[in-house]
Amino acid sequence: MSTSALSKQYEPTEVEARWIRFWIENGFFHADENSPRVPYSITLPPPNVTGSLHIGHALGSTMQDILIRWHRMRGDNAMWMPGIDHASIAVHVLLEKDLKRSENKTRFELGRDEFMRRAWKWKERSGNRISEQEKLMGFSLDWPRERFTMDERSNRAVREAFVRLYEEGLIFRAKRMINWDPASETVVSDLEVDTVDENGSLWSIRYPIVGGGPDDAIVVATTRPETMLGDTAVAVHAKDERYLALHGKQIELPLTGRTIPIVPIDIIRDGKAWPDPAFGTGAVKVTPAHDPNDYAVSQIANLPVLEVIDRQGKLMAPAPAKYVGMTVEQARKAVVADLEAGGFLVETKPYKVPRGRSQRSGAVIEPMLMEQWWVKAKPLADKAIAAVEQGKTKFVPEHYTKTFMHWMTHIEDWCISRQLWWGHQIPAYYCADGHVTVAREQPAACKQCGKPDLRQDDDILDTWFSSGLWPFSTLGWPDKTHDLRTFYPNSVLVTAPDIIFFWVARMMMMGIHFMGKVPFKSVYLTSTVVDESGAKMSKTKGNVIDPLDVVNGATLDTLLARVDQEKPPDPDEIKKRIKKQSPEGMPAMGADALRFALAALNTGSSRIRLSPDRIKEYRNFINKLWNASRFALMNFDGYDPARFEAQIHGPNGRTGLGVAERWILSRLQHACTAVNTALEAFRFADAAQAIWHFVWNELCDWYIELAKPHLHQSEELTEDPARAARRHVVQGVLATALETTMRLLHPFAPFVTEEIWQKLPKGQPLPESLMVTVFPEADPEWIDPAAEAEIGVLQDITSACRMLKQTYKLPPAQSVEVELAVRSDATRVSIEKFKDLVERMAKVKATFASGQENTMTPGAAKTVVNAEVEVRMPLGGLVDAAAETKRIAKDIEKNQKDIDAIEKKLGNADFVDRAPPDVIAEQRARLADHQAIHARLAEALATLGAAP
RNA sequence: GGGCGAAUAGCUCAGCGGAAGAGCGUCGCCCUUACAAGGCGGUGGUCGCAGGUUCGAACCCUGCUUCGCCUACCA
Repeated sequence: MSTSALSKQYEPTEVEARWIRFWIENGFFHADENSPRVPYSITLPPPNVTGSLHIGHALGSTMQDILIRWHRMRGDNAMWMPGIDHASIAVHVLLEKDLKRSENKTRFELGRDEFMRRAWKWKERSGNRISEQEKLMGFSLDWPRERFTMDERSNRAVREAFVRLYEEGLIFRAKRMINWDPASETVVSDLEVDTVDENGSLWSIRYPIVGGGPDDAIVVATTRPETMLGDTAVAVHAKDERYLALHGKQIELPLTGRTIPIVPIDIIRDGKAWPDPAFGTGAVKVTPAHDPNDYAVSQIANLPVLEVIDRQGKLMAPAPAKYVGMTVEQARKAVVADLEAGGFLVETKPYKVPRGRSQRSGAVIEPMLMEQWWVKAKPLADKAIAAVEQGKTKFVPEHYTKTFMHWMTHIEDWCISRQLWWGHQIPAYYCADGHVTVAREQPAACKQCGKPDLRQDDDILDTWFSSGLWPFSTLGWPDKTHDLRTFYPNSVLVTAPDIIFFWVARMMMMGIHFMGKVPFKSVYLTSTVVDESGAKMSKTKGNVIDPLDVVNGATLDTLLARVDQEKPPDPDEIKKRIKKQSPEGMPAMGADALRFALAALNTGSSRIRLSPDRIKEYRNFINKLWNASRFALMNFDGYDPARFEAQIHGPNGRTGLGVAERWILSRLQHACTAVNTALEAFRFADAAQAIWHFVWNELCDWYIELAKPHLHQSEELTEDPARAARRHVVQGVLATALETTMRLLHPFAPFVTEEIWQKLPKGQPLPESLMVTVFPEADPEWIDPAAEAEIGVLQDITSACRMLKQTYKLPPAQSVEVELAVRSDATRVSIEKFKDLVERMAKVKATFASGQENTMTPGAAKTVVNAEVEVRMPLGGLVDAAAETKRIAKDIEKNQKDIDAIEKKLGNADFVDRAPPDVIAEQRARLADHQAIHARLAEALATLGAAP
């Protein structure tokens, strides 16, 4: 391909599509389970089948791909398992809403078989979407291994796990207090309930005492008056003196005609006495069937349980007929009105009510008493706790260990049955007599009574049950497969902290239980991506950044149209912000730009503030890299990689290099070290920054500029064999530096690096893709402190010259004479070697002046570079003596401040006595250096007086 | 209510015991044949507040303030 075809700006769209196809077709993402190489495995947290790739996925998956690609290039047998989760309740909410809208039917009216048929159809349609999006991001997932949590193999694993846990007594059926979602008509786990404070009321109600006078009553306070229809007692604290006389008395429960007892209770809940005599009147109504706390009390005090709310969240008998069929809200109003009419209502005051809402459906959760399937959590949790304590699994950032441990030590039994259809049906079978047989396959007869015609339990399992098995069910469990032997445990799990309990904890418990080993050695918890003002991204707020928009671009119209689709509360405000933020829409910045941005911004703090402008910064970096490569490719004519490599690896390889070449190769080693050590510690931002700094501030800003004079073709050059040889060496170093950079950057920005790498001239035969080359490691042989020191001085002198030129507003293109006043001959010899480079970089003509005394004619601007070197720019009458004095005086002042601080330190006897010797020596050296600079500055200031 | 985390340049964040840093922004100058998605130079900070430990504190300890994120059945 002709290099002239390279465009001035990098165009990601075409390039990315080409390479993703190439990688997949060549099977580079696929790992061999029989490979003898060291395994490195990650299981992708399977995204919900309902979802599409959002920025949180992009973040987590990019970090995983960086790790996977890095390890693959390091020679490990890297396997990244893709998959999709069936997301039981999320699918229900979505499909049922759709059903309601299009056919005005509930799922019950549609029937289970038809509902499932539609769910599968829908899964087939949308299940591929997210995989396609993952491919666009360049994620090197092992596609032939892709799995679905409801596929046949996963089904088998789920049944196997259920049966084993049941046989071990770790799964059981029991009637307990559960969270009922009346909208989806299913139980949900504690974790699926969001408790929010909502505006409500606190009602005080008089319960008249049986056999008492008209004024004999006990007053209770409640936020849920409708539940009084199911009250079976009033509780008072046993030691509450106000009520001692009432212990054992009965009250007439208004509206119901029932009488219930006043019971003394004395228990401690959450470290506090219950009932709390200080709260309200100190008397509490007890509704065991519809309040978890009251249920617990009823068990202790042996109170009857009266269920008055049904599965639809409506009142039912034995509530009085008047209220039967009302929703909870309707009943609340009716009960309050009736209490008031009957003279039972004492007070109504506004109150913040903590109200549980279903995370998925948004419905108010009704605590109910029901028979459900449970996992006995404690024995499983104890083993997980022990494993973490023994360091078998480590959390990064480390403080999440506490979060995990806290939850695990307070864990409650896990309700796993759901009254939904989309999911794994529970492998429990009932005979006509109601005996349970739990089995892997449909049994022919009841285990207990031998009766045939068993009916399978209607319920399905919590989605997270199959997710808990995922790290090994994807590898073929319960079979003893090569996959399992090679890739279990996973090397690391990368996921969001909000599913530590939902998922991480359950995988830990299940993995240890069934596999005898933790499922992963590390857990890396990702940050939350928020918008530029720190707000969570949400569709209703209209502040989401869609990764696909970043990759492919989106017109302003598309972005605005999407706002209307979401029907947020304030669409105009959102549109205004979008117009302001992206007046031209979102440019196509490519997957590399997004990936590199996410890595660079991922400093490990709990939030990442992301905006299109931030991503642009990294798009610019990719473009910078592209152009540096473009420049190099325009100058590789006549370059012979084999010849260069033979030379560089020969006995005198290094002597043929100039100081700039030695310097850039040395800096490259540092960059390699920085990237590798950063990635070892999951410090993605440090790794990205190290590459950015090397590419932009060292390779582009200095090396390429220093190399230019040697690369530019000229007649003179072709005729001079020495200069031609030199050009060849410079070409070789530039090619080497770029080639290494591509390998170093590849895990972060796979597309642009592959595109450039394929075009670079390379020596020995290499693999057909960059992604299967070897990741760079620093070679200490090429670390060159002398070259680094020399180029450091070159940079300082260049900057000093540029600064003086700009201060005196000299046109950058105009060459200006400068004098370099140098202290020692040794320094002079060293600078002479690169004087011509300084002249070119700063556009100056440099001569040496004797440093010992000021031999230069007055009327020069001056600046002190270091203790050894001073730059003087003779400007005659142009020099502004006053400004010059001011500038130098400022330098002196700053320098003096440091001197004072160091002298104070060294003058402190305690410091000299107690500080370590190397620290003292360091301070003494600093002081000497500063004093030398001070002398030069003072000298410069003194000579200014001589200016005209 | 309990737990965890964070407060450093205008913004976003590194630094976590011995010289206050980066990127972006801002202000100048430059279309210098890789890149204006660029180059060069400058400006900018009592490191949230108050104590303590130490020869020495942005960094360790204590308290306070303000913001995040989890978590919780206070009638």
